[in-house]
Amino acid sequence: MFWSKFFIPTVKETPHDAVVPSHVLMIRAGMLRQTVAGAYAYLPLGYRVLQKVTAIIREEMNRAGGIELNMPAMHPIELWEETGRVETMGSTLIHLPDQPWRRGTVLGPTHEEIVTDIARAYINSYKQLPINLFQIQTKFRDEHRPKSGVLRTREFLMKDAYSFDTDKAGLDTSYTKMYEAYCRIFGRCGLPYIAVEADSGPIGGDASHEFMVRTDAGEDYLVRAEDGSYAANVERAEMLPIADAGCDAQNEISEVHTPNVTSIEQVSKLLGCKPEQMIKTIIFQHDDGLLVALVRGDHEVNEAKLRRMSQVSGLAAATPEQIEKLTGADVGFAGPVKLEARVIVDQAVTVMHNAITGANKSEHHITGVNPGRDFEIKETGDIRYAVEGDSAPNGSPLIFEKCIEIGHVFKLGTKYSDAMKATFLDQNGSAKSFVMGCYGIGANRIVAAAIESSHDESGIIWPIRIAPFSVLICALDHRDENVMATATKLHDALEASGVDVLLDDRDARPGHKFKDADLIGVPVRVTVGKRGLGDGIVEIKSRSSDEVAKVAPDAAVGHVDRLISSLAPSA
RNA sequence: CGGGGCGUGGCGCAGCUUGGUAGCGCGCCUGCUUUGGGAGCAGGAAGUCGCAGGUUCGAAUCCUGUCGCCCCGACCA
Repeated sequence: MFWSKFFIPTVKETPHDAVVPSHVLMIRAGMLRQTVAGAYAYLPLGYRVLQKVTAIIREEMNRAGGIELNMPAMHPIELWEETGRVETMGSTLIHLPDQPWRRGTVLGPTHEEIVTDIARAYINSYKQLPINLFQIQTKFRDEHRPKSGVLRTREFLMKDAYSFDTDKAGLDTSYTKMYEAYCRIFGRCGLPYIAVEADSGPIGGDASHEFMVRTDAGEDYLVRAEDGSYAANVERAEMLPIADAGCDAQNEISEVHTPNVTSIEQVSKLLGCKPEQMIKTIIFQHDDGLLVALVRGDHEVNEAKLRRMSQVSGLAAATPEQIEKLTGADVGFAGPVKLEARVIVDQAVTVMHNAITGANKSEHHITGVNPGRDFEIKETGDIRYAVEGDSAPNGSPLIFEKCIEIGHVFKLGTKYSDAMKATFLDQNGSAKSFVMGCYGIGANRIVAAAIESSHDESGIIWPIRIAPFSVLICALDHRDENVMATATKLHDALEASGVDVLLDDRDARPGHKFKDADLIGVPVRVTVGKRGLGDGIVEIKSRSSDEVAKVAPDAAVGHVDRLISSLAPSA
């Protein structure tokens, strides 16, 4: 490809509304243009990268036994009503206004319903199982706040795969296959990914892993042990129970007047204590009543953990009215002492002594509260988020890192097949629900994550397997016949050998070409100039290193091939 | 949805306080010179100042409303 015949609108200035590096660089490199909030046009250079990514995904999915199909973005709402997800997806689901030709159409944010509908129509026998159907298709989700360029959008390209098995053992096999395929995909894309245990959330199922890439632009936190023994999403992370430090003497309970202070910070300031000396009393409602959770003042309740432990459904924050009715006090003065309710006590609270908590009386707190003495500990466990200072289950300190989720694998079980009555006949002729798994990869996020984890102040440094071009030839002297002939010959030879090569043949000064070369981040750069040719050489360097190899033009193709091989991960 | 910020040629911005000819840099077009890290000079094209009302002799500027975009938070299979 010749630069002058291609379309790469690079810009020198940083766009005013781009903040994170991947967003800034994609715009500056002429890869991307925002059309509306949460939706982007991929310009030719950006689209080449996206295509490289989807090609790798497709190859590995095929290798893992996946079968590709394509499902529509427009879904009849009836299918979503069957699984009850019109409610659970809430405002994320984009509803089209009623049309003359149809009422109730939604844009697909994911395709469990559609693929399950296909399966129940055509897969009737255990003999047709297992099967794994996948697609690479545009998804629509009404994110309330799209942000960080391509990292969080309302329209995005996703690879989604769905496995159908006869039983759990089969699902385990399908899941493992996908997990391994994901490792190969992200490895080939050159991403420093980490696979962590994830919370499967309301979608259900008993196992789930997320694939994360560390970046400050990310929205998730991953937690890992310093010694590398453990990694998990902060939603899920388990930690070493906190040891009982003991105390010299248990104080008596005493009531203190605390007018107009309801938050942990205010109370600790007023009473001159630290948040970790307080017990936070959080009240929830669920389908069958109320639930009280106790955590240390400096900790936060993890609702997912609480949900698992309490086994309730429909967990949500209680209303002020419910709280006032239960405690007999204004919101902000709840405490566990003499509270008539189901109380779940976080492990860290069980080892507290002489704590401070709400008095269940407006404008009052009590001090000298000792768990076990002043209130009964009936149910206890881990119901909080890990924080700095916690240790992994084996005692190694936990490290917190911001990251972005690029892939997620779920064991769904029969959640969708049950809801949609998607069954097959087993060997005994009885109808059984499909045992399903689902597996997603955000293609756009791979592109952004690659940039986030590989760039410098001059621009992008592409991993070679997803680079828009593998080689960029900078022909410095546009009007010099020898330079252009040498550069073109090299270009043609590389192209003939299957290398993606771009020749910068523009009528521009060398500095301009070098700046653009660094910006668009092509991994291998070949410089052909009058000066070098005068010495009988062209220069070859990789984007990631300052080392320049000077080789004879005839030897350039071989040298470039070797450099490309050395840059490619072996996966 | 709460809080904050911003809408002025393709891009980045100034002008607004104190109403009076719409400006700068980049990019673009033409010509000449230049050519190893975003060239110089000269000439030129391109803007309903987000939109709608209002105040005024007169509005980019003041007032009201509205739309859009970004950031923080809440939310996020």
